[in-house]
Amino acid sequence: MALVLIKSDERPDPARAGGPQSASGPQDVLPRSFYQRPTLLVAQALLGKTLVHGDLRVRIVETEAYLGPDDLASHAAGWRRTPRNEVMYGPAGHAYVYFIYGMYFCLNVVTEDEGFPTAVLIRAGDPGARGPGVLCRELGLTREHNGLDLTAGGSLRIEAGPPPREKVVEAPRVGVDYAADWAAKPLRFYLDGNPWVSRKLRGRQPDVR
DNA sequence: CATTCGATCGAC
DNA sequence: TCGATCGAATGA
Repeated sequence: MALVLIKSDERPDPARAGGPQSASGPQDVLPRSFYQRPTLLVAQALLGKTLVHGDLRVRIVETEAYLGPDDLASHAAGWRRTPRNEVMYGPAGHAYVYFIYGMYFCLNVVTEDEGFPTAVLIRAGDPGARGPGVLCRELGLTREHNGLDLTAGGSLRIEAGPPPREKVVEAPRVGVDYAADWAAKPLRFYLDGNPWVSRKLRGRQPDVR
């Protein structure tokens, strides 16, 4: 039995560690300690959380984990360090937004310790954002948002919330066939049955190969 | 400087 | 299955 499907939110969630505040608002913003944990765990813990940009809000329903220098599908594979992926080497809780295929942007959240390049790609949001490119388009996210601190209480942030009721499904990542044995690893996670999860992935059996 | 390719998407 | 579309990465 794999060590996945951890109910990470059951453990001490810093955002809920009884502060003097209550109700909703900036105090629900996920703190850096949420992100500065194992990427695999953060990828699953983000499911069900609310991604906010200004007045726009979506529920995160699909993510992918990029595990670091050994991960051949990662932009930081082999410790590659370029202007583009620089924020992956920075502190957790910052946005890594990059331009892809000449027309889309993709949003990641940086995880783990500063200096170790890992991140989680946000792939879909409920409602209206089926796929990472569409998600950024719908939320108005571009290169301007690259590097922003998601924990600073600004217009771009992720808010806490209860664990999702849905079952968390694991599956291989998308578009990384070039990554040899890393392509088949179950590093994608999504909420079972959610209509906004990427199309190809929904109808299909998770572990087929 | 030239060339290749991509953590995508939606139409066919 | 394929074309759109162009910046980032790589190599000459």
